[in-house]
This record gives sequence, structure tokens and C-alpha cells, in this order.
Amino acid sequence: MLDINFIREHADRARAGMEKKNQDPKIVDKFLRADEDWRAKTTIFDQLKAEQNALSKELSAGQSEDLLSKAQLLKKRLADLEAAQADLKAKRDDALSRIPNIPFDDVPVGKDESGNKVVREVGKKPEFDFAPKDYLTLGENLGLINVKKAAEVSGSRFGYLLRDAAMLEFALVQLAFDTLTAKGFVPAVPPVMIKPKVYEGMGRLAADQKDERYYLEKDEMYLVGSSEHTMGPLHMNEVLEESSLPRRYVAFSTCFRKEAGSYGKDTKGILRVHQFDKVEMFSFANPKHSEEEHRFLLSCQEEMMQKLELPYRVVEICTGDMGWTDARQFDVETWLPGQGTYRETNSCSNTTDFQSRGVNIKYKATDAATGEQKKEFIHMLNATGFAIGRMLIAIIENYQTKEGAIRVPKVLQGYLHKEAIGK
RNA sequence: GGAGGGGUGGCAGAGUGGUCUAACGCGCCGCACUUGAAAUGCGGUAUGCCGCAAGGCAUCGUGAGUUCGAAUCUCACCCCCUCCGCCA
Repeated sequence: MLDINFIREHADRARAGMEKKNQDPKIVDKFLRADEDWRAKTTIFDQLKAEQNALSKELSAGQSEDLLSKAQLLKKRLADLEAAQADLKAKRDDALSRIPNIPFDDVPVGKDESGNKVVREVGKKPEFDFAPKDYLTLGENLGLINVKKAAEVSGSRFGYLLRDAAMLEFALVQLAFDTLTAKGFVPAVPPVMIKPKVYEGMGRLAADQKDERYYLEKDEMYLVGSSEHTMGPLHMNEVLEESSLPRRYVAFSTCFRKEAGSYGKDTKGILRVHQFDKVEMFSFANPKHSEEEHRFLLSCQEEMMQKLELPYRVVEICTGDMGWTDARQFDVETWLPGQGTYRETNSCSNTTDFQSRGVNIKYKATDAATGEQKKEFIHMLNATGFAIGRMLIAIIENYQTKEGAIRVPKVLQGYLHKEAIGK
């Protein structure tokens, strides 16, 4: 969530941010109104409460009928006031939860993905002396992917990864963990279920994405859409030492997504499924250096793409297309020759203090001039390591042979103990 | 899932209805003493909110309740520990 004081003082900037993100800026005014009403009620409530406290003290010294009836009257007034106050606060907080993070000023402004800016293209697109096939045809032919059986067993948007596809998953996970732990990332396997209150704090139950979540009603738990969601709260309610920053993690988890609102989109295959595995990078950073940290995470993504020798491009996501919690977002899109297009395979976001405020993670900042110590909200960043399903798609399509086999990327051959996947 | 014990400031830990405005201790910060340090002494050391300020309000795991008044009593939930059962 945004800082309440920031919205009070810079309502115009909050409105502008919402407009850029295709949200209704009137929400800000709704917030301001509820906030003002709440503050007025709070002032009266606090005064009355002070009266009550004084009265209680008097009563503790000596009771009298007069004082007691006065206190009883006060109690009733306070109860009414408290209800009204709680109501207003709920209204205010509801409005607050409908305000996304504000994009940095230099983020390209745009309505939708057509406004995204290609930053660079890297790698050579493979050339084939035959018509390249799509991954699903290849994968089904080789017995690597089975979505038909998965549909019978679990429904649409599920898939079985079989044989070397399953082996490739572990090879990719291993490659990512090897690469990133060598850089000091702490390896992690986080929970995939999360309490509603914590999830809210992470800004991932906001209006625009609540329908995207699986909820276990009986247990009041959500299934996470990414390990980001439970890695962020790893340091919930903590104050981290400035010298310990940045704190970087590489996590592996299954991800669950309803894919509501994407009916009819990418319905075939395993590109868009309800369940997939993903390696994720997460960083708790000093706000002074979070932009730098963001570029670093992006460079890690690119390094791993280059290790796989996959052609990709880096795209800076425009305001209208970027995530709810993000102040800046880059995507890595990988070339898919079977489809003749780039598709998003990685994402990399700086959420600044939008999430850390929600899960209460601070760091001890030392003022360089005065030496004074202050606790401030930390910046939190997340980035895809490998989204396994989509990387399999990219590998299958880019490494296909005329005979319908798949060459194994050099860097994975050691993990897979083979150079090609055939029948 | 069952039985029992517990959750209090950075840590440790007292407090079982009204000077709790949360003891004592440790740690931390400042000052004094000291050549310096240690030791000692004195003072200060949670967070959030309302307010221009003075000041006020809230918070003893969370939420609700009883009461004029709750860390303290009641209920529900969460978490931790011990034991039993079940389980990869």
C-alpha cells in the first residue's frame, strides 16, 4: 500500500499515478474524504476516551452514584462513536487498497502493452532449413507433454511433463540455483499456502488480482501465485541492519493461478496453466540503491538466458501494462520460432516500499550528516529466475531439429547427461 | 485430531480487576569520573495514530465480550513448547 501521509500531501501525484495505470483517480478523493471523516471522529473519540480515563481514575479513589451514572452514559456514547469510527476506517482502508503503486516518472506512459518499450534484443534467432514446428506438436510427438490426459484428470489448463521434459525441469532449477547461489543468493523453498492477512500486506489480493487466487475456504488459506508471495513476508515485522542489505534469495515453488479473465487466450498447451513451477529471485534492498538492484536482477535473468543461448529481448513495461505493486517493471521476452514471435518468459519488478509497508519490513538507516538512526521501510524486488513451463517451450522450439528431435542446450547437457532428446 | 503448558518492551522476565504512567536485570545511547579503557554513578532508551503545539489516544499474540475501569476475567481464533494418535 501507499503511505497515507504521502497521499494526503501529494494527492495530485497519487491521482496522476492512477491515471497512468488505467485506474480511476477518483478513488484518491474517496480516500481523502473517508480519511478526513475518520480523523474528525478520531479526535472526538480520543477526547471522550480521555474523559473516561479520568473518570475511571476518580472512581478508583472513591465511588459515588453520580460519577457512576456519568461513566455509564459516557460508555454508551463511546460505543456508538467507536462503531462509526471503525466504519470510516474500513471505508478509508478499502479505498487505500484500490490505489496501486505509483510508477517512477521516467516509466514510459501507455494504455496497454502496445506502449511497452523494447530496450534491447540479444542473441541470434535460429535459422531453419525447414518449417519450424510449435512446441506442443513437438512435445506431444516426443511424449514430453500430455495436456489431453491432464484435462481428463484435472481439467483444462493443466499438463503432464513427462520423460526428458521432467528431467529438463530439474536441470533448469539446478542451473538457476547453481548460478545464483554462486552470487550469494540464499537458496529457499517457501510455503505455497498463505494467510489472507499476509497476502493482503503483499498487495496481491488487490481488487485487480483477487479473482486470480485459489482460496481454501475451510482453512482460510490462499495458494500462492508465485514464491514471491511467501518470500516477501520472510522478514515480516523485522528491522534489518543496513549493512546486511541487499538480502537476496533464490526460491523454488509451484505457482497456482486461476487465469480468470484470460478465457479463450492461450488455451492450448502449457503456456498458460493453473499450475506451474518457477524459480524466483527476491531481494530486500536499501531504498537508496533499489534501482541499481533492479538492474542487477535483470542482469541475472539475462545471464541465464545467455547461458541457455536463447534469443530474447528486454522490454520496459509501460504504465498501463505494469503490475499493481510495481514502480518499474521489465519483462524478458523469448523468441519462439514455432510461433514466430516473442513471448513473455520472465518479469522483473521493483515494488519500492509498496509491499514492505504492508508486511512491515524496515531497516535501520543512518543519516550520513547527523549520524542519527531512523527506521525506514525497505525496498522489495522480485524477478523470475526460470518459469519452467515457458522455458521448456522456448527450449523445445529453439532447439528443434529437422527430424523432430530437441538438442539439449550445452549448459544443460551436464545435468541431463545427454545431447539430444529424441524418440 | 486429542491432552496439557505457554505467548508481556531489543533480550530475559515480574505482574491474576483500579498509582501498570508495565517492576528488577541485561543490552543499547548520552553524560560524569578516567591519560585511555574497564568498573562505577546519573539520565535516556517500543510502535502507531490524532494535533500547529501543549498534549491526548491506542497497542501486553489476534479478534470479540463482561466492567465505570482489563496485561489481569469470559469466548473464539492464531502461534510456540511437551506428550499421544495419524502421516510423506
